[in-house]
Amino acid sequence: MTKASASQDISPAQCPRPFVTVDLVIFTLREGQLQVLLMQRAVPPFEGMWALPGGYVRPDEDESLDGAAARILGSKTAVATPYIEQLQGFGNARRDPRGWTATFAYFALIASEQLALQSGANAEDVAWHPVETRPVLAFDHDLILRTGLERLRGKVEYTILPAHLLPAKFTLPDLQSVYEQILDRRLDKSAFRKKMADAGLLEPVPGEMRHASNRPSQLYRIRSDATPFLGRTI
Amino acid sequence: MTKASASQDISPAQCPRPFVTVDLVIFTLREGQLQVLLMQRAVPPFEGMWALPGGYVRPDEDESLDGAAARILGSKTAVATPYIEQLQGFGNARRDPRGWTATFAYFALIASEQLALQSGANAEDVAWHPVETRPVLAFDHDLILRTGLERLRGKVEYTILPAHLLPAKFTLPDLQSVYEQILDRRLDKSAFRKKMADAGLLEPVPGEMRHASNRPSQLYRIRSDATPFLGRTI
DNA sequence: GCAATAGTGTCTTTGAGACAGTATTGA
DNA sequence: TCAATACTGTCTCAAAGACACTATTGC
Repeated sequence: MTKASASQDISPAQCPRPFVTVDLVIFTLREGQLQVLLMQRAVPPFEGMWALPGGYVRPDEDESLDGAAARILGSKTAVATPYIEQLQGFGNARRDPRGWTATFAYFALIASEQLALQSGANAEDVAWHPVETRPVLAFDHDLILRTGLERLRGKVEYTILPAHLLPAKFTLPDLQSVYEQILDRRLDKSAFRKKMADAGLLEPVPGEMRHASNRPSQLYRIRSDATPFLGRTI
Repeated sequence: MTKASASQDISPAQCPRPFVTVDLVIFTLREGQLQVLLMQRAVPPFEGMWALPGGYVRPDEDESLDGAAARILGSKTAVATPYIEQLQGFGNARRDPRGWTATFAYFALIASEQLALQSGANAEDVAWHPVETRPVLAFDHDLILRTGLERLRGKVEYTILPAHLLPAKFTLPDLQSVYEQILDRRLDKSAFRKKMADAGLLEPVPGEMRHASNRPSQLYRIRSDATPFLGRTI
């Protein structure tokens, strides 16, 4: 029985390696619109164009891919606890003119109250752009952004992902409005509330209400033990 | 306005790069069981242990990540047109004792009739193992396999993924049986057939029936223009 | 005819949406 | 009292499951 030379065991040192990056699609809700965080590139290639925030994976510094994503998120925004998940990998010989690159794209949602961008030398090059009126993006970042949008819209139907676009405490009418913005259609109030109640992923904050010049509304928060899934997957 | 030194533009050449691999979780259905393709490692680390098929991404040879996955799939099996999709990335400093590695895991389904493994010097080191009785795996491959299983089970409910575990032509009772094996529960025949009919992703093969010592059953195939999704996502 | 499996029809249950109703606040 | 918004109850409709029924073959 010959066990020699499985192809995965060519000596790694001989093998040219692709560049490995992490890119982030960070969504928020501002001014009633879904917006995405973009950076203006300072150097070639694509100098002056807008791109998703990202950076090289640094083996000497990053403990894991998730760690690299958290480092990059923290360097652009001052957000402590966003919702973040891996989106998809993109890698080929053409996406970066400097050579073969592979990127792990991540998908993050942050609340508009947490919007403070990281102060620093380059803060002015970081900006929120409405998704609908976004500029042309560098590299294949428009593809990555569209993939993130699909993930967001696809998951809205059966998760409470949109709750992460709101402050920690929010009302059900707030939340319904977020769903309506992302799905771009009106939802029935009664059905929406029944669905949320059945899912059991939210809990009322005892005694806390939001007051306006009308009937006050109950504040809710995401249950700490909640998985983000609705419906039969519970 | 200072646009210098965006962190993603540290000169790539200065940056140590992780190893980049592609690993495959390849499922099939044999002997009424869900099975996964494994290879026995010929060299350290984890010499002699079983692992998922995989290999380094080769910038000089692979056009893209998908291309690398297809190359590796083709080198282990003689399968022409499997179902394959990207599963998830895994990367950290600890998963391979040789250093920081990142892998793009892929998920493939092939029909048992296409099972011919690639003949070659190492063919005897490639083998199908029932998922339930699999050996302990090298690296973090058990985590990757479990992630693949979750993807399979999670997608069964609303896709025709299981059809890719069958030959090109199959009967509805065949297909229902696959669903039942993966979900590990009985399904109602009437409801199952209605759901498949409504989805419109299958088409009968005109005039072709499977004969046995009972009423013959209609053969179906996946519609060539079909996306694999059922239900409201259509 | 009989066993065996393919395929269909019908009833019931469940959940979502439509929509109208009631409740509670500030002004 | 009124405007405004929060919240609830009820009706309808459609999809899904339970289950019994019919259909077609080999023997």
